[in-house]
Amino acid sequence: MSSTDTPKTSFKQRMLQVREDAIIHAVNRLLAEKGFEAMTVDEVAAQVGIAKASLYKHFSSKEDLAAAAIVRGMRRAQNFIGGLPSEAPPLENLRAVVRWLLEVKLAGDMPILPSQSSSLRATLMVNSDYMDSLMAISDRLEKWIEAAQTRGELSQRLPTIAILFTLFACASDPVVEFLQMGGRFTDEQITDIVLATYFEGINAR
Amino acid sequence: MSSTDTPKTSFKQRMLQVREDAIIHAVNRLLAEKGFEAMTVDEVAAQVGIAKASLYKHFSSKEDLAAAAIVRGMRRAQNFIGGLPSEAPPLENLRAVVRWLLEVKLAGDMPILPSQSSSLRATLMVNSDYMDSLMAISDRLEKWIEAAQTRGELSQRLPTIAILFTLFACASDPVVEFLQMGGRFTDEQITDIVLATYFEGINAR
DNA sequence: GTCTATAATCAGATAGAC
DNA sequence: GTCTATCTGATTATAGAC
Repeated sequence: MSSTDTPKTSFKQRMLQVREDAIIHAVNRLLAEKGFEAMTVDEVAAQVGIAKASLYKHFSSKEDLAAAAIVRGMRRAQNFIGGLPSEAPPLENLRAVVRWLLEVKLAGDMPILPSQSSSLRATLMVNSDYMDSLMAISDRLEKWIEAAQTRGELSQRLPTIAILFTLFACASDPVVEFLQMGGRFTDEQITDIVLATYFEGINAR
Repeated sequence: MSSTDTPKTSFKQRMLQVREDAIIHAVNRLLAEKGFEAMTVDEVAAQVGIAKASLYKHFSSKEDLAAAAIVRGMRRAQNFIGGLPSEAPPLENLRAVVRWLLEVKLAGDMPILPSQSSSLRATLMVNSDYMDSLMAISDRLEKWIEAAQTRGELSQRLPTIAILFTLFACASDPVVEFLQMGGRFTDEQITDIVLATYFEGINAR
């Protein structure tokens, strides 16, 4: 009995998971492309190829929909950061994180963060998955920043928190889109340029 | 006749101008606070203290409303830049521009630029007042950037256009809001921190 | 769980009296 | 030009059959 039942429900759950993955993927692309306000639930449904009402069986609101995509993004960031060698120089790891963020962004996979007052912001603030990921990432990066400052590799005149925010801000840096729009630079060049402005600044050295 | 008529129409026009200034001021604050999509025409009307229908006698659409505020901002920037001493070192003038932008932003007077696909973007692109200001500002800044690069004060490894975009991007830099939100820094400290990250970078020197 | 059809709401824009 | 009242369309969300 259970030998036949268990695979059956497992299969169903797998299909459900696949469907939800497809939804989140579509949401992620739309968030990256036009942001939360401009994205409509109709678009999401159309892109996934299901009816809008079906979406609401999986997620109870537009905010939940977006939150799911953003939480997935945070988890990925957490995984990437967790996979970095803790014995490596902290500055190197920090550069790797920014490089990774820029690559995700250049690939059009970076969901827009709610920089201003938005219903999404409120939803995220009470989402413990989101907040946990955010805290975990912040802690890890902050330790590396402090270590790099102690070693004299990062500026000791800048507050640690300001450097942390600067790294986070790269997720929504409009310079990337600007440079991409012109079409005069490859993705690798854009990555190098933005990395250089963050770490070395625009002044000559 | 004309001696009594002229002041009369002039007075009316002045009142009209004052009213439109009040509208644009309200729009500017709302754009700075919540951005174009989140701002509603009802809010603007309420804040100015007139009926929504009256707004539409002055501006024919929400986009026009926002464009007027943004164009005023561009004009102000143009005036500020035009008032800088052309004999001063170019790097000094560029720093003054960024400092001014940050001060406007910290005062809550920086209307959010349409970084992503938006109906406002399209409106601005065909608004010759906006485009003219943008071109004038870009030209001026670009010349200073090139001059500073030639003098070896700004990095010669970075494309001029990338530096220009970086300066523009400070208008929508979320780090400013983040640092402001925490309440641990004064406006002057925030200005200094952000200026330092832009020009000197986060690396130690 | 998925669909079609529809409710409910909200925001941009307008009509028409004054 | 300003107002009140209204229209129109878009968008989030749900009802109910299958």
